[in-house]
Amino acid sequence: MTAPRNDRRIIIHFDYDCFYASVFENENPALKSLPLAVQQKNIIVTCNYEARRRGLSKLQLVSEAKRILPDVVIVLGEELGRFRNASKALYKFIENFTWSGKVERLGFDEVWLDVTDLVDYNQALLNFNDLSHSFFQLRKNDPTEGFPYDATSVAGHTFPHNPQQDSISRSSSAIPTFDPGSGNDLMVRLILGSHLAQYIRRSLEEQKGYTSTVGISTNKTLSKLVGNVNKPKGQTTLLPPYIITQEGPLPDLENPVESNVTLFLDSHDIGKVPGIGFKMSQRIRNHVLSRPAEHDEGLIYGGTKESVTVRDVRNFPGMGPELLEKLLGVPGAERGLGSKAWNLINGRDDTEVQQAKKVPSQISIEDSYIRLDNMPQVLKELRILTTSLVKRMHVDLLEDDDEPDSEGIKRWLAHPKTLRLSTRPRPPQNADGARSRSFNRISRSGPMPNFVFNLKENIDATVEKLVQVALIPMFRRLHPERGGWNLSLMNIGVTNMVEAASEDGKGSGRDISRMFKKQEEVLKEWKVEDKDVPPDPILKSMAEEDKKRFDAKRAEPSAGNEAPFDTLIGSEDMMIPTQNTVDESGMWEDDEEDEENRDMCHRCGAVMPAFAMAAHERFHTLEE
DNA sequence: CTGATTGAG
DNA sequence: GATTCTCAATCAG
Repeated sequence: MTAPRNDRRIIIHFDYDCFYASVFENENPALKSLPLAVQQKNIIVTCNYEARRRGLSKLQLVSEAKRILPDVVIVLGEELGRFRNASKALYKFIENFTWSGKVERLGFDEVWLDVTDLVDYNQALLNFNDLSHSFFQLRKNDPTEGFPYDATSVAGHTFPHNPQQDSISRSSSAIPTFDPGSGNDLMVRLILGSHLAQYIRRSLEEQKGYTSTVGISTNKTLSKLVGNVNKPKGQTTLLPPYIITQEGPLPDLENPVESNVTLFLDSHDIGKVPGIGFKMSQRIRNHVLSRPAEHDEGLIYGGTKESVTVRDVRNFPGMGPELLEKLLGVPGAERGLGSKAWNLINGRDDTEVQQAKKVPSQISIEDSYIRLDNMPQVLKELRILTTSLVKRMHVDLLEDDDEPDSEGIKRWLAHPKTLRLSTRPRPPQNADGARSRSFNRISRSGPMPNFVFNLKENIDATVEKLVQVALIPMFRRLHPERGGWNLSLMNIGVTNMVEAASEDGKGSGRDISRMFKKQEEVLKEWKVEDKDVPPDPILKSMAEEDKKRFDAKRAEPSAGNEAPFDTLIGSEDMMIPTQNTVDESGMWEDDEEDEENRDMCHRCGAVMPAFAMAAHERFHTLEE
């Protein structure tokens, strides 16, 4: 029915302490001794521990934070580039320690590392006659690189808590807590994992300037959760036994040995288990409490929060994968959620630590707004967002070409095939008291025009074209009404990455059968310096004359100060003849006599003259 | 494939 | 359940 435990891996989970604040502290060490908070829009997204000690917390209103702690140093953290760069550097640093390449990032500030192979190797190296003077080898076949350690005791904290050990954990003497020769394999492996974790953690602090909180266990869920026991700057190992064992031939009902996994998980609120989020925990809570769980009122005013713990759920009559499946299996939900949740509740998690990926599967940029309700503003914001997005694509999807004699040449690691525009309309407030529902995002997507991959073109020109030929039409599909909308958010993203063949021939996503599909074939070895641009759905859809204008512009020799695209074709109210255009008054321009000659593609929504549709259709046919 | 939902930090 | 600005997985159609 339910799979048995598998505790053969050793997984380390890293969580950098108050990451955003640490990035600023590393940029400017003088900040380290001050209470520091990082602001995005109107909220404090995180703050350092000095600020927390003095009463601040995450996700507080800026006004509230200033009231509580007028001295607080507040820095703006809306620009995420610095965090992304720091996160990548730390991730690369940690990646150096793996042999398997299993290093997975979660957000900017968490990393899982599967060190099973290093632990296996070093376990075999143990000399049982002198365990307290062991040496941890970081590289196979190199006995010199590594560190000495005491294999008779766990490094750092443990769960369950061991007061004796913890009280002197800051001193250098280690307390022998376990004899690895006695046959408890899991214990030995966790000890090795804890020492490796400590070594990496210290390296991270000494060489990179970042402190971290670490958990060591046998899967992702447990390692992540157990790390939280000692933070910041701590590490915690979840000790065996992980399964309930009974001594002797008969179960000793008087003295059952409890699994530390259950002991550890049971006190957690059900919603604290990674993978069981707000919706799932609400549904489980409702069932266990036999009534809708109180939320806002109970939480804020009464302080009578009804907490439903993992233990409450696990011990609830009839609880198991089947009941959970019924509770969680609403239409549209992931199937098999019941077993998944049941496994998580029991600390079973067989999901692998993902291999390091060369390219993200999507990149998106967004901003939120107090009021965004007219086209000129939308246009302005679209340009800003698109500029960031194109720059992000250059940073994240471009790599230096390693071919000889190709100095400074960049090549695309992957081409996103899809461009997406999402908005979040402000909830329509009904005067008649009915609750305004659906705070959700809506989106439209379409083919990514290939001109964005042309690096010879000015970024501003690329951005302007993208806005005009792709984003404005998408915006129109999202909001066909001329007005009346008010957006609280806009997001632009690229998805559907097609990875280019890697140069060393052993690239990650290399799959011959998939690579020879038409689209991939065309994109495969395409490099920036190539003259030919892959077939472009947008440009192809344009009338011939317009295409010539674009081509003429592209072929123009750059004479020092090249005028940007929009100044050549017309600035603010420029016309892209194949698209309906927008003027600064924010009205859709409807050219009456032109209207009947236009057509919209039923597949991608592109608007074009009727005579261009045939060629456009052919493009789509080729795509399939 | 698209568009929505859920979960994560 | 929402605030910020993301990213991944997964579903129905």
